[in-house]
Amino acid sequence: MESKICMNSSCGAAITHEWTKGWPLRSGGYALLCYPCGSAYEDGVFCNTFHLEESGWRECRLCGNHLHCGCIASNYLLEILDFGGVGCFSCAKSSQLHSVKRIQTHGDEISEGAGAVLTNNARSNATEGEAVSDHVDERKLAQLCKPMEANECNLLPQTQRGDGNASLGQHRGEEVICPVEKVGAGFSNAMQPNVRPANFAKIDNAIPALDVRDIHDSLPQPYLSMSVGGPSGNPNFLLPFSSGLVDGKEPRKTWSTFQQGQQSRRILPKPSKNGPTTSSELNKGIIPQTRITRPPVEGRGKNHLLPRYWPRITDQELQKLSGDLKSTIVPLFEKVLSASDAGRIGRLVLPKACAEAYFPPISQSEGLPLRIQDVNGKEWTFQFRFWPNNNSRMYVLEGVTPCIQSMQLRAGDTVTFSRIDPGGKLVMGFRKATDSDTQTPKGGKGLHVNALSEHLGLSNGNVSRGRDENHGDGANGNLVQQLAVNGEKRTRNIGSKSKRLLMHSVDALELRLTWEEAQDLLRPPPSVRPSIVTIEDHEFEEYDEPPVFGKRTIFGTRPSGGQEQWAQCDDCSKWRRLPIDVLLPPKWTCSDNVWDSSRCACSAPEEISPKELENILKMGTDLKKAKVLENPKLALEPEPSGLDALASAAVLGDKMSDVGESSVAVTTKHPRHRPGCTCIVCIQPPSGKGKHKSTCTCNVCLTVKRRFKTLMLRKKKRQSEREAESQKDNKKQMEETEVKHTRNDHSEHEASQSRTEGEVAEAITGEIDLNCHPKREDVQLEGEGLNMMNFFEVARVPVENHIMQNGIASLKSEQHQEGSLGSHLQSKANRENERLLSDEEFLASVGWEREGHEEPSSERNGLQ
DNA sequence: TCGTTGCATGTCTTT
DNA sequence: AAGACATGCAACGAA
Repeated sequence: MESKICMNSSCGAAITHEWTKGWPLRSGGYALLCYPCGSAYEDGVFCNTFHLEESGWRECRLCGNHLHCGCIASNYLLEILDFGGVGCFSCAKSSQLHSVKRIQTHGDEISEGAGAVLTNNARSNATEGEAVSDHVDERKLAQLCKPMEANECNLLPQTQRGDGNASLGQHRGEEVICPVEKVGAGFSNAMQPNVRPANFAKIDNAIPALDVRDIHDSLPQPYLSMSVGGPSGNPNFLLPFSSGLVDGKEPRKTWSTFQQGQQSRRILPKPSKNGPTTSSELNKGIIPQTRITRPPVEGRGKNHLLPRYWPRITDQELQKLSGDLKSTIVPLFEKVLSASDAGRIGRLVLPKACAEAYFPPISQSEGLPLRIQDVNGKEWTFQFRFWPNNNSRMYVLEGVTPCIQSMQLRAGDTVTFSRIDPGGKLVMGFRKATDSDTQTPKGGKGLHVNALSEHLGLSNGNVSRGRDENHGDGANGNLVQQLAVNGEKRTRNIGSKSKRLLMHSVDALELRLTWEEAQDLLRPPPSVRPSIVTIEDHEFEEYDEPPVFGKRTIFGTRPSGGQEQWAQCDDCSKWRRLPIDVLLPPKWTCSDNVWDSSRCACSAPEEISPKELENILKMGTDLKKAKVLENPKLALEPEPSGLDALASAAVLGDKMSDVGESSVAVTTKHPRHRPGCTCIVCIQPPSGKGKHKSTCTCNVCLTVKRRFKTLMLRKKKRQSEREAESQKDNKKQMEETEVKHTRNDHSEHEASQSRTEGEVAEAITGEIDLNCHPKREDVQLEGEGLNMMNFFEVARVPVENHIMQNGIASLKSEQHQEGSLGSHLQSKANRENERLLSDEEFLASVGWEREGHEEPSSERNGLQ
């Protein structure tokens, strides 16, 4: 950027690294936004007013109308759309609300809804000497700003309005202070019908049961519009936008606005590289019809709603709800019913932000009655109220039991709140928790059996949801739903504690794949020569440095059959064919292609056509997908660690080769590898090769020997137990159970200090397995947050536990039909095929406390 | 005794 | 650390 100073005259901020990435440009790259004032720069050009031309966005993606810089001067307002491009403000707004109503005309909408915002633009234009609407001047703008702020007080959470001690009348009186007259003066009169500043008081006091229509009408829409891009944190900021102009004295305020905007945008899908999508595309279902609707930013909630409350609803459902196409359904929010919500107590806890944003303001604890219509058209009256909670409020809908019951909802189901415009009638939909929720394909994309759809007799739609949300909400929903479906007793702890520990099944699969991919990329550290050691006739390379990640390659199949490997040059990005078994360093270029002298330079053309290459790439992706889809259970089941594989190989002989990739080399893929870590696991050589003398007493050798022995004993024991098991009848099993209880009791006593699954074997063998549970890992686990490495690490724990599971499951089956760890795990594995357990959940499920690494009581019992 | 109400508290999430 | 939320529980009133 050539300019060193923001060209916004009211800003003048120096251009620093603080400048943030703005909207995507069609030409590639992003506009830059001045942090303090939000002015936009594209390619170094101040573009608050003509960025459209510069960026190439020339039409409203929603209505298709041509946009140009003059749009601003001619009362057009522009808004950056989540999916890329820009739209008329009105269209964007409607789209944002996921209106089923198609905007027919431009000017009308603008004149009604956006006049207030226009002034910003007008001011901005004035700054730049562009055409400005005649009827707006800066003084009026200044006038506007004050009401905006004043009104924003109205929009603030009620608790921030200091209504605690104020009488209702007083409070209402305060609310009326926002002078619509001021706003309206000099601006489009069309704004006024949307503004009913004093209505709340009247409604509150005079109408026993507040009609939601009134509620909605009471919402000061123009102000809300103004708050778009403002402190409310709406990710959809307006363009051109120069809040330094709006609030020139507090440029930092704007700064935070853009911060919020940017932050919010991060979780949104990137705009298509294919350019803008036309409105028709949007509405014809080319994109999934069901979507996560970012709710409208309105009301008094300053905090943008959490994604978990974003309504998921299909256009079809919206249409169904609206009844006629003239209506506009505005999905507001949704909530997964908790046990309390669905219980007999009849109180539905409302998310505070949602309550304050979409429901009428209440100043007194008793609140007010709220009429909400269900999808059958039946109207319910709930008491919308709040409880003081700490220094905050807790909003509830009381009297929801009949409604909940009529909908046959239970914990885990979801209720959705929408609004029908015009009229502002609140509509309550619902979505039953179904198994399909747990089968949502990874990445949050895929079919979602929407119970509201079911209810409405509609076809399923696709639900697209950010992965972040999936982890949280989906998992939570899944758990609750599972419990609900299974009719299991739902405990508070499980429900709440597991909320953030559960991982959506498919996400877990994806994570596993990612992990596997990462493992595949592990390479010995460069420029570090290993020392070769041999342990039990196995060669090991020992490195002083942790492994590094190598270059990613793809594998394909030749038309003639046979595997091939492809890698992309880091310099020219051309793909080169490689031998199937080579491992590449992190950086690899054509010049490193020692296998094909004709293509060892970037100047050499690619061996195959782009189409063929595409097929290969696709093949690689499909292969990966198929790996999961065809055998998700495989993904659930842990691979044996390298040492396990060693032990297995020792026990099973060559049969272990059937296991697949399990080999000595797998040793290098231990999930606990951490850069810089020198634990026993991490210092194992990446290649698995190396020789130690049989008399070597180094830590590695001792550990490997010990673990090797442990595993062999475990394997043997397992085998013998299986044989024995097959010969026993139930009665004999019971008798034997008691015997083993005694025996294991003794073993357990010897291994009383043991903590991990490795010690399960120890409990059996009396051996100590350092490799299973290096002490330092305890520290690591406790000291670290959930960073990725940690996550990888902990995610692997249940995998290793599976070894234990296999080892003790047979024991369990002999001893306890239910309630034992083995059966518990097995049933988990069977029942929750689609779900991977996080280590926390796993540990919790077996009564294992992480901090102390207490031996799970169930396990202990099972071994007795 | 049971149900309701209002608040308190613990846990979880977000900042 | 603060805030939000789920739920426990005591107080109260009605049956």
